[in-house]
Amino acid sequence: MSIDFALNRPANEGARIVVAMSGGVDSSVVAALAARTGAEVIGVTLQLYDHGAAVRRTGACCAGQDIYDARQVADRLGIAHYVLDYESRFRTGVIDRFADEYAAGRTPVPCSLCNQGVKFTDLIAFARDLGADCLATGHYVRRVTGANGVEMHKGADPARDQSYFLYGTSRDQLDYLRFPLGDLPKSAVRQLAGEAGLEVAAKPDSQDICFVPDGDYAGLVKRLRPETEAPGDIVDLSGRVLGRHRGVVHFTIGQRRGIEVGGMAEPLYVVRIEPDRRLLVVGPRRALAVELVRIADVNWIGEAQRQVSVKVRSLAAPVAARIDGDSVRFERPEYGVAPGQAAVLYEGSRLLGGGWIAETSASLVDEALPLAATA
RNA sequence: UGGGGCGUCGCCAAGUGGUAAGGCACCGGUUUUUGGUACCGGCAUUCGCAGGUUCGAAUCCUGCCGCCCCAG
Repeated sequence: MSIDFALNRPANEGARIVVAMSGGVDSSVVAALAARTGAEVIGVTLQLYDHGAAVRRTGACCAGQDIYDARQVADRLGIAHYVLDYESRFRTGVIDRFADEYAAGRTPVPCSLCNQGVKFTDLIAFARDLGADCLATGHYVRRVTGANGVEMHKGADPARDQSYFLYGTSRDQLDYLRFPLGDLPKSAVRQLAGEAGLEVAAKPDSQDICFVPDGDYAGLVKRLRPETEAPGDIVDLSGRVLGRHRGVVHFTIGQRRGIEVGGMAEPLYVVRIEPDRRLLVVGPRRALAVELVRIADVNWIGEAQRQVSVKVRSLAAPVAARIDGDSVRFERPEYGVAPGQAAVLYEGSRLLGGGWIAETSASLVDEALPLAATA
């Protein structure tokens, strides 16, 4: 199988491809595919965090064992391989901001921060310094050349699409990037890995937050921002105290489990978090309905549009919406929209851009809702 | 210590002689390169305690314990 890397010069005439290698199956296959083109291939692995605790962990990336795995793959393919120490910039650009967001009662998307910053800003700069023609990654998205230039589209495998995490990509970055796996299903990628004899062919997929050792993200946030584990009151929409919580770090808007308030006729969900007062405001599901959100740091990959479809979380179904400046109005109410998450804009399969959700307005679908429902 | 009521899983609660609904909470699983959601599964050999009646009781009777209300 061969993949077109859309190089600007023949591969065998000095073309150079830098591949971002995490040590996982996907980016290893990208490296193998790049090597087949005949171009000079340089693998780069970012060391992003603590290589002590994460060494033996499966499903992580960019530390310890994964760096070793990436090197093994590079050696097998006969390509150059660099490991860059990006720990400090990953810490300030991703981990610290992750903790800060929780401390502010918001729910961050660290993968987006990482892609926008460390991967697509810093790593692209490094690749350009190396004189590479492009930077190839293992993301499941498609880069398509349309009438008005390059476009980013959802990955062909709907279960694998990662476009949600790439909404902040700039046009310039997209020009330089290549996503060789975007047209493939995961099963095909694993098969390619096997055919290429890569040791990582059967390695488990990464999941959860890569820099959180055992899924205990709350533990990490608590170390960085101790105030997030201060207990506080759980109140309903009218302010009545229903119980106590173990710290705002454990909650996100739309969350149901873990509130530990029983005896109600219907389930309670986190409707609002007020970190200053250590308050957790809970209510019935209908209190989560949101029809208008304000987004910040909006990025348009192509031209701005008014009528779009929006995803407010990675796995959400897209919802039709109208864009007006920095406001997004859903055609139908969305439930569990958390500030800090990304609102990602699409036109069909094409990623248009997006922004992070700065604030939300409760829908008025239920007139019985107490006034306290609005922030 | 006159009258009335109540005591069923952590919480709410159905069940008034035929062998313990349901909801919430909790736990587990599924899904998932963010947090969640959703879905699936689990969750009282036992009905405040002790006796009694009955083929059979959480349901009837007696006593005790606890709580609540109204009177004093």
